[in-house]
Amino acid sequence: MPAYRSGSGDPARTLALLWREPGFGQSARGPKQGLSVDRVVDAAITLADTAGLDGLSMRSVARAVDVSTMALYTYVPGKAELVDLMLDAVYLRMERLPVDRQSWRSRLTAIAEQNRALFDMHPWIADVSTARPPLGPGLMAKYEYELSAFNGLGLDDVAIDDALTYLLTFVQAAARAAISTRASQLDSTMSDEQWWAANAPLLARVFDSTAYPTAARVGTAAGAAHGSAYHPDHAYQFGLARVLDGLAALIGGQQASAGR
Amino acid sequence: MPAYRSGSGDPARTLALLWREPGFGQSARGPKQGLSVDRVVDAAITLADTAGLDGLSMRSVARAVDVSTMALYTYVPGKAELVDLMLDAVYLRMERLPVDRQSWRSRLTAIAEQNRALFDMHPWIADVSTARPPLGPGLMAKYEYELSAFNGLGLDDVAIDDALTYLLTFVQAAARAAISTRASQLDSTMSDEQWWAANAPLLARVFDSTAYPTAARVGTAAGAAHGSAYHPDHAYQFGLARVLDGLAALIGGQQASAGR
DNA sequence: CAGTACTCTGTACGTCGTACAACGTAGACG
DNA sequence: CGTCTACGTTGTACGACGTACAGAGTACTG
Repeated sequence: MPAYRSGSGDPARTLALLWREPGFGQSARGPKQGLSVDRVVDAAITLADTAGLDGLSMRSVARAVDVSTMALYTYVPGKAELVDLMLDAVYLRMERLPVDRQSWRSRLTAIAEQNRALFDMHPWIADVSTARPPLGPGLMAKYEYELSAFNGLGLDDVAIDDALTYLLTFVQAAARAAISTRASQLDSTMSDEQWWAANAPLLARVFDSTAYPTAARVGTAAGAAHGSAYHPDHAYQFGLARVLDGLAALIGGQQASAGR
Repeated sequence: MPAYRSGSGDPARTLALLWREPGFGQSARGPKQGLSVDRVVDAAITLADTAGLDGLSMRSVARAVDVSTMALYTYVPGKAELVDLMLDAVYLRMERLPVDRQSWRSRLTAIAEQNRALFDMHPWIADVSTARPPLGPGLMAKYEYELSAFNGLGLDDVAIDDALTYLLTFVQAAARAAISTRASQLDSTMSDEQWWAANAPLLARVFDSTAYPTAARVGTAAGAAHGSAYHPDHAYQFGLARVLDGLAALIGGQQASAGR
């Protein structure tokens, strides 16, 4: 199915599931259900945390909760909706510390950090597109909380939404880069350093450094600075500083910090 | 295979392919090859442009170039390496207009626009992680060109690389959002507006707007501002302005533009 | 006590990437 | 000139995936 997109199922059914409305899995007639939506979703989250969304199969979820594969389809309409439920569930469980009293920079930094931690715990989230987000209690709580970090900055509501989207988009992009760096290491038995080391001599044979002088110079400098490999942590720190400086210009008043 | 990552094959073989080094598909003995790597790569790009990387199968490529599926494996070690070749090929074909003389803001805006156009023509690129990029002539030319936009800004080489990575990461993230928005529309027979319209009354039943006052207010305002739907163009414009303002703080001297 | 609405199961279909063995071809060598 | 051999190409096969469908069993409703 890949290209995981939330919000692809029937809205009514999906919303009812997200808010755990009764009325779909609890008729009087027939045998009682042996499981619950929550059990299924929890098992799926655990599996996805280690195997990713592609490694997560309906068969593996069924095995984890000890039913036949097709029994899952009485709890959840399909894999797409299951992913919606997983996403809203982890949103709901996010830590939401009070963010008042600090500077807006530290408030937004905290929001970014919390989201970064979420991607760290649940890397599969980075693969879910939320063009149509799961409109469940988790997303609502998360949205409400994160918006509150923008209080008192003199931004209008539309700008607040834009700014939050911008911040979260950055964190997701940084997380994706970090995750795929990690994934490359894991399934190639070659570290990034080894990979670059393996490529360097071969590349030297075909690569004419007079044809690409800037690339050769900058690439070498960047490679030396963080050990011949893309460094996700550094990219996140650099990027977050830029994001905050960019928002500072929007917010006004505050001075942008230079530095790296 | 999903979770497309470049640079996952044998470095020597992949590099030889990227630079089209002779020595792999041209021994004297036996029948001549009926195709070329380029023909295969071109066919694959054409298919991926309309069907995406998941819709691109070795079988469909083979059909397009009129050979059996397995014949492809004499040109290319597997799908992963094929994607590497596709990526480097489209990089190589990018337009590279001279960027001198203008302000750095318009130079970086041009880089961003060119990459945005690339994602628009080849949406599948947004699905490829480049933690280990295809070290071919296309990437080299692109990197060389894009670095040149940072000339004369007083940044050191490491900062230039960081800044470019930051800019490109933003464009990719914005492109992903735009692409998945488009994809949602395409395969659900429901426009974003219709989707939100379908959800709104149902959501009203379960959603307690006193529990999430800020979310209700801001969500309503944002929805009204761009028609109840996520608006990728607006997010890109807003984000790019922020990215440039953020880099302005790093570069110094120039004044950041406020405004939306 | 029959009827019925439900849960759960196993089988089956069409998709994918690619391993493998068989077949045919054309240059290299005696 | 004939034979050998390396290689291109082909078809078949395997195990994965999501899920449609038919059947079996269960427990409440009338």
